[in-house]
Amino acid sequence: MTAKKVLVVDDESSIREMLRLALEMSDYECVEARDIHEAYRIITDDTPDIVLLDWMLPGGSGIELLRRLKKEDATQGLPVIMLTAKTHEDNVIQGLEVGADDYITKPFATKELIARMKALLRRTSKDQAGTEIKVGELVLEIDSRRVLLENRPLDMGPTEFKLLHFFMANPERAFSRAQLLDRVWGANVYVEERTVDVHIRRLRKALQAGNAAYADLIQTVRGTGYRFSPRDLAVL
Amino acid sequence: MTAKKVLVVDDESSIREMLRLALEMSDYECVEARDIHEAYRIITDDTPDIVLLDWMLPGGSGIELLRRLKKEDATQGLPVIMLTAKTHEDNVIQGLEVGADDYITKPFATKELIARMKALLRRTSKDQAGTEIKVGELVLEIDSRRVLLENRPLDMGPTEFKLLHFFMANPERAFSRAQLLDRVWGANVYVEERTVDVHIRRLRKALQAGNAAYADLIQTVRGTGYRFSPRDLAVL
DNA sequence: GACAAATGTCACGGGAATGTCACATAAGTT
DNA sequence: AACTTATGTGACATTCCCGTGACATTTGTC
Repeated sequence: MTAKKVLVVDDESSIREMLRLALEMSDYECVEARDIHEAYRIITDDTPDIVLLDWMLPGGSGIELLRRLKKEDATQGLPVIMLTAKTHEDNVIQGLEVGADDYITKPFATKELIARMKALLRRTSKDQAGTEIKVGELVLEIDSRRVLLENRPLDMGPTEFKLLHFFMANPERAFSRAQLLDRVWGANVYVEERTVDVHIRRLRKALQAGNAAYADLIQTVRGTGYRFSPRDLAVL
Repeated sequence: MTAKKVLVVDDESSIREMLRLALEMSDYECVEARDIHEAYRIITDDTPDIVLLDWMLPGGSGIELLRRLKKEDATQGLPVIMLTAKTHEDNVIQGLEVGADDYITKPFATKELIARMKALLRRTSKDQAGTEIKVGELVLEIDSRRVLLENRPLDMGPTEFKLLHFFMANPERAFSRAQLLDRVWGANVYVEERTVDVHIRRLRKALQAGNAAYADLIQTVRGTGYRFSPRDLAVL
């Protein structure tokens, strides 16, 4: 299991640093953002599992980001914990209304924060389970870790499953081998880029075994990498 | 991916030299300007990706250049980082009002500067990504790295894609072969100028395959180079 | 520990993409 | 019209990139 990725959004570097330490101590992976623009970029690019969001930020407060996240389908389920100054209870209410999953007031014990995070991740990862992603007759069941094509299960390894999962969650977009390694294998893993090719091949093979047309979903983008494109799926 | 081009505007050669070293160490390409006139010429001719602009310059301060850049459409989106002396905080405010994207006070650690640059480039290039560039029925999708003409994908090589991308981002402007090599192929690449012609031809051919009228978008400017001109597209 | 499954790496071959040339054609010049 | 210069175009060698099968190693399972 790859470590959960936590995004910390705060403008004070000292707080970010403290949280990074605490998080890495507890085996979480930590990415940091200074403002909501950077935060949004990281959320769309790095797909963190949870967001710790400071309320008071320069250049657009946390609530703006929260609204935006809850509006968009792709990020709507992303769990968010608000970090708020001691006595702004009205902000807390406002935040929870917009859709924050939990809040904690500064100053806080990191231990408590970690505990709440863990609880929230448990809750939401359960919510996420049971869902499935569909493309035509291709169904990826996340909780059972199975892939069905025309109601028949496909045989593939864990890596191919993760790869397909990632592709189905990010369709119509070309990814470099480096990006795929980063987001499917996880950061800080050093493997040859060409290894991606091999797993692409295995994934294609698995899809082909079910229905040849579906192998074309995984497209090669020469000079760049690969793309998952339901758009030009010829079947129905 | 071609290296990002950074324009350094400073009248002190020692600072320019230091920045050049730091930038090239981090795989950026560096061009230098001594005053705002030279800077402006380089901006229009070489189209850098980002500008590091010193505040105190002989013959017209940085703010003049900044105003001018923000006024003109072609350069309005160009990211600018101000370099300012420590004790002129009022200048900073003024600069941010006029439209600088970030500032850093001298003396600064080059490491920090590079980090801010990187962040800024990410932000601004992100605005470009995610969206698509449209001209009539010609759509260039940056994320998926595809070109659609009347909803049918066009077949072209990576170089033609980059070339078209550059043209669509800089329409109605003639570029010399040297400029195109610089911007599309990247600097420090030694290629015959006439090679551009060949790729222009391949690009035209690809467009023609979709809809003959669109090949005329790429116009020859005799004695100069080429231009992408949506203005006189006869179709609709 | 034995076995099977999964993973990462390599080497090879084929095909696409690229850059360059030679020559054809078009656009200015006198 | 003849000439000069600039651009279009087809062909080709080379390079680069990707698909693929094989294999060693790691991981997981009984």
